[in-house]
Amino acid sequence: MRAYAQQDHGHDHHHDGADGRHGCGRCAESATERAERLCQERGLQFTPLRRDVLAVVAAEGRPLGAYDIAERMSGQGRRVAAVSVYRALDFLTEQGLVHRISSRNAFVSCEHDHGDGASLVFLICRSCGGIDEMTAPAVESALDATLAQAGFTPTSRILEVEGECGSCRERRRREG
Amino acid sequence: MRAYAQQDHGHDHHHDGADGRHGCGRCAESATERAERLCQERGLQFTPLRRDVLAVVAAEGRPLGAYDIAERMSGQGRRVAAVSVYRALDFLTEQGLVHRISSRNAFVSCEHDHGDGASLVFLICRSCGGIDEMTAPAVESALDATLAQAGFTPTSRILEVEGECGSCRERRRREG
DNA sequence: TCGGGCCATGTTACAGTGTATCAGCCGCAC
DNA sequence: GTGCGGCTGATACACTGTAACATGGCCCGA
Ligand SMILES: [Zn+2]
Ligand SMILES: [Zn+2]
Ligand SMILES: [Zn+2]
Ligand SMILES: [Zn+2]
Repeated sequence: MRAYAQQDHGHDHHHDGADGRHGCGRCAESATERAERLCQERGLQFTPLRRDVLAVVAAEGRPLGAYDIAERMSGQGRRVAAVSVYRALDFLTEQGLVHRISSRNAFVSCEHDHGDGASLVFLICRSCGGIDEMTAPAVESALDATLAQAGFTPTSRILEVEGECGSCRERRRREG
Repeated sequence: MRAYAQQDHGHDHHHDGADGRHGCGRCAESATERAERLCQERGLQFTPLRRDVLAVVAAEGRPLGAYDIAERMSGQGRRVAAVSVYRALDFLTEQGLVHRISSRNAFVSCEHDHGDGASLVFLICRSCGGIDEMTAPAVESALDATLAQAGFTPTSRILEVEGECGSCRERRRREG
């Protein structure tokens, strides 16, 4: 996993899982810190609820259902209803901080800078449940050409691939 | 719409909607007739329930939810539960007679002959709700190359595009 | 012929996913 | 202050999908 193909500043983003931080100096910024900065730049409110939802999703590193998120956020006298999570997810999705995975009815955090139009490919591992996203310009151009030929004007694209990620394949090979 | 790119016998399949028949002589066969033939060839049961579910979906020509199908099949003393529809849809999907549209939680009939491995692109029109499927070899090869480079072994692919189909675009252009 | 396995279906209950609606709160502009 | 818009809480509900169990038909071996 972790094979993002289009970098903002020229190196792979090896997100290191639960800590929610990148491994390099330039972007030594947690997912929530980055989100707060972006919302400030856009004049939007990065409320505690939205921050916590994003933190939970970012810490998980794999697709998480809205009810799972609510459950993780509840406890110790706090009870977060799923409907609140959905509203926060709507916001985060619109801001590009979270992606929805249609085939899983789940959400995954995103720390990349890709515009609205970018067509992303999601790689979902059946073995470890991990997910990775990548931009694939060759796929995108081939798809756009095909759509144009069919007279179809696209507004959004969903590309989700299930299979086995490199790590799991390697591990399975070693362990037989 | 109706821009299927890989024909079984060399011409576009302009499915003519509710009658469920193709427009040419060679394949003057309804969706249910074809399904019955295929099931017979494969030694499987094409039961009345499965036939009716397929007929409903084929007649609609656009993605239909399981509960919608159940509703259309009920009435006049007959009551079809959604769970029965789901079981029939499982069968039809496995046999390639129906496709599931992840982004809509809906199902659409298919009268094409594409193997299991084919990665299909679904074109869903936001305006008329119609759907079309096509094989796009260029997209498929570009995607496979990208996946191979990422060390990912795919088992299934989902490609669903939302937008405006050619007919709707043309109509909108004419009517302003 | 009888029994048993297999398959398809019916039926009920339930889990999971997502939305509608109303109410309260808060910050801000007028 | 008063209103207005955005955020959240809370309840109810609609929609989607599955588990579990029972029934009936069919084939097949005992
Ligand atoms: Zn992203
Ligand atoms: Zn894996
Ligand atoms: Zn098809
Ligand atoms: Zn259309």
